[in-house]
Amino acid sequence: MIRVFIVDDHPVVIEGIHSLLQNEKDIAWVGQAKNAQSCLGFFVNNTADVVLMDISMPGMDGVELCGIMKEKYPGIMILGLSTFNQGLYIKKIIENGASGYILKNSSKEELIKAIHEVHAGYIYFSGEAGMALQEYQKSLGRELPVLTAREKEVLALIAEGYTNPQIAEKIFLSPFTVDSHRKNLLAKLGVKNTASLIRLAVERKMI
Amino acid sequence: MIRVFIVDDHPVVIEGIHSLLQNEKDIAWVGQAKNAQSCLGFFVNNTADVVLMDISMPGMDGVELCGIMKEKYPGIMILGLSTFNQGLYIKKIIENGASGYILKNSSKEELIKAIHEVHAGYIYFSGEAGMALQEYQKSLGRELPVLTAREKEVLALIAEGYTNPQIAEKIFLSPFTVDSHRKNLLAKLGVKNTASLIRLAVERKMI
DNA sequence: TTACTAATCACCCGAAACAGTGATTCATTA
DNA sequence: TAATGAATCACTGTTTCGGGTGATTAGTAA
Repeated sequence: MIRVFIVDDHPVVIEGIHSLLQNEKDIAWVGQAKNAQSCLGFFVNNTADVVLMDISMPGMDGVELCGIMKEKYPGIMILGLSTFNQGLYIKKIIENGASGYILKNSSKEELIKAIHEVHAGYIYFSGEAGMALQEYQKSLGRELPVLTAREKEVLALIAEGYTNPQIAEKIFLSPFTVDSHRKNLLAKLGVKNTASLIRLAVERKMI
Repeated sequence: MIRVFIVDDHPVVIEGIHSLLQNEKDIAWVGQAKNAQSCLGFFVNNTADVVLMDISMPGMDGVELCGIMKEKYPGIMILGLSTFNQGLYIKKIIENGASGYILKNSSKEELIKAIHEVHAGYIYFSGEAGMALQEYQKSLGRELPVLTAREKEVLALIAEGYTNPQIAEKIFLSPFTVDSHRKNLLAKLGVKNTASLIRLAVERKMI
C-alpha cells in the first residue's frame, strides 16, 4: 500500500484527486492539508510514502515546503502539482528535492502512474512538464551570441530602468537607433520582450 | 611624479585629458592605448602609477581589463572613466579592483584631485558617481516588502515573458486584475518598469 | 464591530515597446 | 574588390505597459 498525503490550498483539487484515487487498491489516503503549516503539523505524528504538493500556495509555497519536508523526512517522496507548467518552477522544486511534477489536469492514469513511479524511487515528469524542463535546460545550456559594444551598453541601461528616449539622451543617439539596438538584442538573444531579456541578462551575468 | 597611463577607445578623450594634464608638474604622461590589448602590451615592458580606464570599450571592456590588470600588477591604481554614471558599472569595477571612478566631463581640478587621491591609496569617487553608488547599495540593502501569493505568481509569469492577457488566460483572471497585480508589484518594490522589476526579482532571487 | 488587506474587476489615456521595412556609412574581411 | 556586419537613422502601425482612479467582496485582525 502506498500511503498518499496531499497539500493544496484548493479544496476542490483535494476532493478531485481524492475521488480519483479512492478506488485504487494499492493506494491509501492518509490525509490532506490546506497549507504548509498544517502539512508540517500532520507529519509530526504521522507519515506517508508520497506527498502531492501544490507548488503555489498562500504563505509558504510548495517549493519551500518541499525543501523543509525533504530535510526532515528524506524518505518521503514528493510530487509537485500545479495548474500550469513553468520550467522555472519545475527546476526549483527539483532542486528542493521533489521526485516529480505533474499538472493538476492530468488524467487518472497519469496520476496513478506518477505516484507509483515516484514511490518506487524513480523521477516522474508528465509529458508537458518534462518538455518545459527540457526547454528550460536547453535555454540555460546554449551559448549566447556575441553582443556588440553598443548592444551591451544599451542592455545595461535598459536594465537600469531607462526608456529608449532616456537612453538616447544619455548616450547621444537617436531614439530610433536605441530602438534598433533594442530590437537586435531581442532577436539575437531569442527573447520576445523586455522581461525575458532582462531575466536572461541577469541570470547569465551579462550585466 | 605620478606616472599616468590612459586607455580609452576615443582619441578625443585621450587628447582632452592629455591636454588637461600636460602642465601639471607632478604628473608624468607615460602613454596611452585605444584598447585592452594595447594596454596589456604596454605594461609588459613599462609601468605606471595610475591608469585612467574607460569602462566601456569595444572588445574587452574596462571592467574586465581592470580585473586582469590588478591581478598582474596590484600596485597600479586604476581610476574608472565613463561618460555617464551607473551604479551597476561602478560596483562592478570596484569589485574588480578599481580605486575610483570619475566622469569624463569632470573638471580639471577634480581629475587631478582624483589622480592624487588614488595614487595615495585612497578611494575616490566624483560626487555624482559616489551618489549613484550609494543609491545602488542602499537599494541592495533594504529588505523587500512581502509579496502576496498572487503577486508572486504574476511576477513569475512576467519573468517567463508572458504579457498581461496571456497571464490572465493562464491563471483564469481578468486582464484587468493581472494588470492590478502588476502595478502593485511595481509600487511595492519601488521600481518604475518591467525591466527594473525583473532585474530586482532575479538579483534578489525572488523567482 | 470596525478597520484593514488581499483579491478581484473596470475604464481612460498617454507613453513605451514591439514588428516590419528600409536606408546609409564605415570598417573589416574573405 | 566584393561582401559582410556594426552602427546609425527613419517611418508606420499595433500592442502593451503604466498612471490614475475607483469599486466590490471576502476574510482577518484589532
